[in-house]
Amino acid sequence: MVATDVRESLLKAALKLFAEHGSRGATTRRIAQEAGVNEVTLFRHFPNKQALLHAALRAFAEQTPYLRLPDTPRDLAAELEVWARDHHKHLYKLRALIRTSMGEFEENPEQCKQAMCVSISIANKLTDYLTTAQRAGLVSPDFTPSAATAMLMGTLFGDAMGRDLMPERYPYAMRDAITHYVQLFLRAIGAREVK
Amino acid sequence: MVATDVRESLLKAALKLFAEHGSRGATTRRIAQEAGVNEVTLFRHFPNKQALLHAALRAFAEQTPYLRLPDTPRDLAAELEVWARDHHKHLYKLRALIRTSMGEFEENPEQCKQAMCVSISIANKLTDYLTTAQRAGLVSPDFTPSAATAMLMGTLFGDAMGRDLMPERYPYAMRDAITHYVQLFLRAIGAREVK
DNA sequence: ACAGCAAGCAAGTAACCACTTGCTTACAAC
DNA sequence: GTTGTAAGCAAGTGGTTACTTGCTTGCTGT
Repeated sequence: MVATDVRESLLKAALKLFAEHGSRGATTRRIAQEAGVNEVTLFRHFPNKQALLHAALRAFAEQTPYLRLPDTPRDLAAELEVWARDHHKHLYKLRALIRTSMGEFEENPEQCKQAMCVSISIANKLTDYLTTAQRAGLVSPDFTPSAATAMLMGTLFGDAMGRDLMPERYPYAMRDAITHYVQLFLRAIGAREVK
Repeated sequence: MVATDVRESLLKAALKLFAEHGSRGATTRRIAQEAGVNEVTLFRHFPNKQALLHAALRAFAEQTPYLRLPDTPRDLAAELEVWARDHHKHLYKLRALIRTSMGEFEENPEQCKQAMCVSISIANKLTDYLTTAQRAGLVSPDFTPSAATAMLMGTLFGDAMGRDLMPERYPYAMRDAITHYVQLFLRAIGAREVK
C-alpha cells in the first residue's frame, strides 16, 4: 500500500464516519479502524483530527461533478426535468453528509460553509438559466429568478432531506415526485408549452 | 426555588445546548451550569442524560402552537400568505434545533422522528386545505395536493435553513421572500385571482 | 423546636478522547 | 548492504465525560 492510498482511505473513512456520527462521533480510533490503518499512522499523515476532517470535506467538495444546464434554454420542461432529477439524486445520495454538516453549523460555521459552497454555485447557474429564459420570453417576466431558484432547489432539498425521515409526508415514489415538482414549477414561472 | 422550577430550567437549558452543540456537545456539566444548578441535582431529577434530552425534546414538541388554516378556503392568496409567513417564522426561529435534530438522525432516529412529528401534522393540514380548495374548483384540478404541500413547505424549509448559512443564495429580505414564494406557488397550483 | 426534604459541594470512578513516545518491521533505492 | 522511509504496535499522558457517594446547608410544615 502506497502512501497516497493510505491518505485516500483515511479521507474516505473520515468522510463516512463524519456523515454518520458527526465530528465528535468520528473518533480517530474509528476512522483509523475504518481505513484499515493504525491510529498512529493517522497522525503521521495529518497534524490533528480537525485537519483530517477539513481535508476530507474539501477533497469531497472538489470532486463533486458539475450538473449541466444549457447556456441557452430551449425546451424548459425537458431540460429542467433532467436537471432536477440529477440534482435530487445527488442530494439524496449525500443526505447524511449534508444533514450532519448543517447540524454542526452553530459549532463549526467555516467547515459547514465550505461544504455548502457547491450548493451556491449550483444555485447561481440555475438563476442564470432562468434569467436567460425570462429575457428570451420563454417564461413570465414578473417573477424574481433567484426566488424561483430558491423555490425549486428548496423543494428538492426538502424532499431529499425529509423523505427517509418522514415517509408519511412523501406518499409517492421518488421518480414521480420530481415530475410533480417540475410540472408545478413550470406553471409557477409561467413557462409556455413546447412541442 | 421550587422543584418544578429546577426541572423547567434544566429542560430549557438542555434544549438550548442541544440545539447549539448537539447531544454530544451538550454535556451534563454545561447543562447544569446553564440552568444555574449543581450537576448532581441534574441526576437527581433525571436518571441519565439521554432521559433529560428526551424529555426536553418531548416537552418542546408538545408546547408547539398549532398554526391556523381555515377549514374552508376562501381567499387563497391571503390565507396562504399568512400561513406561510407564520410557518417560515417558526422554522427560522427554530433553525438551530431543527438542523441539529436532523443532523443526528443517523445516530438517533427515534429522537429525531419525535421532533419531526410536528412537521407531519402541519403538512397534513396543508394537504387537506389544498384538497378542499381543489374540490371547490378554486385551483387547478391537475396537481397532486401532497406534492404541492411538499413544494411549499420545502421552499420555506430550504429558505429558513439556508438563509444564515448561505446568504448569497437569498439576496432579498425575508418578508419579500415569502411574498415571492406564495405568488409563485399560487400560480403553480393554478389559483384564480380573488378580489 | 424539630423532622424531612431538596439542593449544594468535594471528591472519586471508570471509560473514553486526542495525541505522543519509543521501538520494530518491511520494502525500495543507491 | 546499507540507508531512508512508511507503516505497525504497545504503552502512556493529560484531559473530559457520565455518573456516584458521602456529607453539609437551608428552608418548610407541624
